[in-house]
Amino acid sequence: MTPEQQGSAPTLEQVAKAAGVSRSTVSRVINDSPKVTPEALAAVRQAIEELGYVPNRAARILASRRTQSIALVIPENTARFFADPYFATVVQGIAMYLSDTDYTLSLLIAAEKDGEKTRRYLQAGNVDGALILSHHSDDRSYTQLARSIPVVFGGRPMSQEGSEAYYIDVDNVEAARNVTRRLIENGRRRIATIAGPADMSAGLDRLEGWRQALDAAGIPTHLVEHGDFSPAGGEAAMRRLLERGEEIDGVFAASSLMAQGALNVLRSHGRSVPHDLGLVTFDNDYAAQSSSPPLTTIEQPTVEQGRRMVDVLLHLIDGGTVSQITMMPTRVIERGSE
Amino acid sequence: MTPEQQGSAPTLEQVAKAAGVSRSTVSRVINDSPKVTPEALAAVRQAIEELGYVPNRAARILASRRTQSIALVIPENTARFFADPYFATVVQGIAMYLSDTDYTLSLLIAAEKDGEKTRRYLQAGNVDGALILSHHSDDRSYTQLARSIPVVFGGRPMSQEGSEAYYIDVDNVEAARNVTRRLIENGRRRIATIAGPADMSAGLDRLEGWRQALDAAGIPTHLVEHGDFSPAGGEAAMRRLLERGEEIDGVFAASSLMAQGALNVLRSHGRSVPHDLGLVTFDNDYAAQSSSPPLTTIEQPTVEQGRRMVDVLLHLIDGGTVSQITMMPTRVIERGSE
DNA sequence: TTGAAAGCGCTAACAG
DNA sequence: CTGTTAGCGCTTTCAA
Repeated sequence: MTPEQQGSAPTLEQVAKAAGVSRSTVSRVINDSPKVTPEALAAVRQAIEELGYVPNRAARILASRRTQSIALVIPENTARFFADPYFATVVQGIAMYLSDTDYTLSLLIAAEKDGEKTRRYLQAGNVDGALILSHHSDDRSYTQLARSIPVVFGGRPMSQEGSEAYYIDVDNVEAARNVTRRLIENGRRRIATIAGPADMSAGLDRLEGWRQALDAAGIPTHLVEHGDFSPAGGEAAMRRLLERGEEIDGVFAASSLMAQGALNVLRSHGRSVPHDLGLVTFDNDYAAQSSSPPLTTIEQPTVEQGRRMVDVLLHLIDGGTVSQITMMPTRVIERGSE
Repeated sequence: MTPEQQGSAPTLEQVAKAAGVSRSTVSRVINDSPKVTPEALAAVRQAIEELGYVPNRAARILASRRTQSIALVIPENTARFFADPYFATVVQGIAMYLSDTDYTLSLLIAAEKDGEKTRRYLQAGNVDGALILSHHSDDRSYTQLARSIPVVFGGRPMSQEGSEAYYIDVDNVEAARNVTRRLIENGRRRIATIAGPADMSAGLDRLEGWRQALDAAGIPTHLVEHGDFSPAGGEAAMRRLLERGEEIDGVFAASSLMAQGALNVLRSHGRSVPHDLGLVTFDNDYAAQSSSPPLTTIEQPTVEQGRRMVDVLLHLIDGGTVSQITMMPTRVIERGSE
């Protein structure tokens, strides 16, 4: 045990001394520079090993001007965010992919009141890039942020500047149209939708898909109630739909969580699916798979979406060229609930 | 618009110049030092405001040897982790509390293969402290880590060294005993349990609580099957329980997610709750509230648990004295499913 | 109370 | 391929 091993962490300088080389050489080894002789390399590696040396992150960042860390910005309502299997799995994709790299993930909660604080932090060069998830129409500040640092969105951003944004998404319009069509093919003619928030692109697009499917079949499209993608929101929307007193024989709920809420309300009203009315939804999570009845739904590659977000961001950080829009495939999962 | 505003972020030096003071004084203002005259303070504040100055994190860390960031270590299986409302809400508590402080949250995925990598990162002084969640019996390395930096566990750690660990928990034994007792009070006499993993304290403790309740009533305790706290795990366990061919009139599922899986299996076997058998569980999440039937369960303050974890950790970092064990209250929520 | 000066541990030209 | 030399932007004694 060398004396240096005591106390605090060993420095690069100590490694250099132990290996009998200069600090630069140690630095080169750490950074995988090819310009190091095998002997020097071996000596340094051994010294590093023996001393249990780990580079000081802050010093590296300061000297190199690269933070090797990226931010994951999520909305203030962390509760609902993580409670949604969709976001949970996207985050999983992000985290897993990142753990294979040297990048570190910083979780940033965007307080609605002062998004200012968040934006400043990001602009101050504390991260190499940012991932924005579940943004509403007030995502303007983030699309602008993209001028300072690389930014990748999960889902198409709403604001105008979004036309220059990089994002990963699925074709929500097409997917919603496809799954709604199942209801129609099954003879449903009075079809409602529990739409997502009107200030989120996924909400709007799925609503549009539903509308397109109905229009194509000459079915009226006035049976719309919005929810917030949560079970409670789905319950409330379904209740409002029933209170309208109109006949309804089919419902497209824009998220599996909302479908669960709707299912509960229907059940308590003694209306059975798919006997009395058809119910289809979006997201192939556990709830959709095992509710009774299991729900016909849209499957989207959520984990993969997270992976791709990171992928695009890292390319951007490296100054590479990537396509602005990455569309992931979806497919209808038939379960007979329509 | 001053020329400095162009290009990259302003530095402390620029603020000093603009305010007509030295860098030291600016630094003092940033760090809330009391030794600054009101005039100097005002001048600096204004300069900071005008320039939109944000301190460079890396430089601060390097100079002060405090990282102002803490790590949240979660298990490799990020998918299941976030899919569980329990963890999701604990993380919420952590994130929300932290966003009120100057600390930054780093998400660390503990690869099971080389937890070595994770541990080194933590020991290299990259964070001021760590929060460990959902650890199995192999949490030895983390309890040892506590010798190098402050560490707080969510849930009692399993390993021996755990006796010196700081942790936030609920009395799982008592809670499980209480909810199981409802089954007994309702006349159930052949009571099974879908227990959690045998390498997690929450799994073992809840099993023990179930056992105590049964022992007290003179009911045999051989009807045990383990799950992994997930819906799929609950399904499999319930299936194994039924395959035993023994009569069962009550089940305590150690997590709400497992209860949902069990409910699905029971339903497909034509056995109704609570008519044919009683079912009680743990966690008062949406699933437990709105499954059919809604489930009698244990409510625990999850968000608050996250908050307290951070609270204890920050106290530890500040060198303060905190009690090692923080127990949070639980209560039984009656819903008639027993 | 304030400023000057000396680093924190590392990277990045540059010359050799 | 290697070592020397300057900093990166901030904190922190120490004098003044």
